[in-house]
Amino acid sequence: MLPPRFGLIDGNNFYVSCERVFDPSLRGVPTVVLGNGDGCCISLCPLAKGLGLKIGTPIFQVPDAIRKKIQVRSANFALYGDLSARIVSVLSDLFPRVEVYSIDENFVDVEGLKDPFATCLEARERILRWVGIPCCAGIGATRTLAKAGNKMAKDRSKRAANAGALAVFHATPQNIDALAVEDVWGVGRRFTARLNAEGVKSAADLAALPADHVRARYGVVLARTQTELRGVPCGDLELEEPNRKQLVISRTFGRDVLDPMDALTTFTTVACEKLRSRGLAAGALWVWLDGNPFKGDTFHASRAVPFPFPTRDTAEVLRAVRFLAKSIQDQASRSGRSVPFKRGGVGLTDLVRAEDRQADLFFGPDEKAERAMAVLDKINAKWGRGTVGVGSVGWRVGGARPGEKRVGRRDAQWRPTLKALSPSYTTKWSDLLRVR
DNA sequence: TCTGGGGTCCTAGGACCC
DNA sequence: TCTGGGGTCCTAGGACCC
Repeated sequence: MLPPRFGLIDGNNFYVSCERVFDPSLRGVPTVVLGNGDGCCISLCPLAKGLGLKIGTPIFQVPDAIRKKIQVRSANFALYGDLSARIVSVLSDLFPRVEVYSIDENFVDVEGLKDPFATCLEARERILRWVGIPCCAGIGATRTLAKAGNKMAKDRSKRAANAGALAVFHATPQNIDALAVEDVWGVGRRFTARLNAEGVKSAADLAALPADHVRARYGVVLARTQTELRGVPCGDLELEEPNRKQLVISRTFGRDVLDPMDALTTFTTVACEKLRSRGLAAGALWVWLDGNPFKGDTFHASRAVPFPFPTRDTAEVLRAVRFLAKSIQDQASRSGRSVPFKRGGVGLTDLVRAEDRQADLFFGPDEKAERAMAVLDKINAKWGRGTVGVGSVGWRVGGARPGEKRVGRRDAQWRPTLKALSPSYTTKWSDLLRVR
């Protein structure tokens, strides 16, 4: 049997589990977490899934009878991010190398551990005790097998009473026939349909297909997945955070919006803050606006423009955004459009590390703007996002908390209100729990 | 008359991930 | 009334160059 080299440890129903850490009244009750503007379910506990709810279900489509049985929370990413970091710190004590794969998943290096299985069980115990999040783990000779093992552990422990002991699974090329092919990492909806059509139902079926057939019919990406299912690694842990190539902020508006400029300038402000906090500068920009496809309005228009020199100056990007947005609105009205927009976004692309920018005779960084942005970031870091801004853009990009004062020049009708946002228990002094 | 072939860059679209 | 958001990689085809 192939010795395991990789482990994958992830939090069960992560967002819901995070909400339950600080709100015990949710335990044992069907709970869902909603995405932007309290629109769709983005995390559900098994009890909620048992009521027929799925990830992506719009909450307004849920019948009242079921609505009454469930508890609902607005997504609170500050809380989830903080608990996620605590999990990483627990794992770093137990494993020589940890790859932070997503907010709720971490790959670990188990090669050379005396008993990888036992170490994963120990990790699960510690995370449950110290952070409060229940986890499952898979181990395997490749990252794809570790992922498969994780999924199988989850399925298995769901059905069992002694969930703890079953929460770790060692996947090998020989024991993955119980895993449906659509649950393999790298097999999405489209590939599932095509694979099923040729009789491939399980992970083991996929591993057994002729390799050149997979390569020719499905491409190199799935061919690598297949190789990994057979126990041959095609990649190692990625410990370095890769440099992002683009940074996108987009939202479905809380309601239909005729003038999207306020939304777009807010997205721009947030995007530029993120850009600077990561030490990056943008070589180009794109802006887009969509109609409401749920009302049969398929309007979509986008515009892009390069910067003469990679920038991280909010004011410069704002000027470009306004110009592009205006151009899209002109196009919309020229085509006789009087319908509102429902979605929009701002993307910063061709990102480079700010210190790698090469000034030449004609173009270089605007030193004055760079200093101004540095001061602005410092003030906002100390007093909170939106304390100072360029022009009168001062919105948080997320939704408003109930009763929160709205400031700003325009009516920010695009911004949805969050009705069920939990406190930021671990990242805001004012939201700390009190023990009497 | 003879209508090549390989390289690069860009873009759009498709597939996937959480 | 209310319909998630932020990413990556690969491929095919066109333009252009020598």
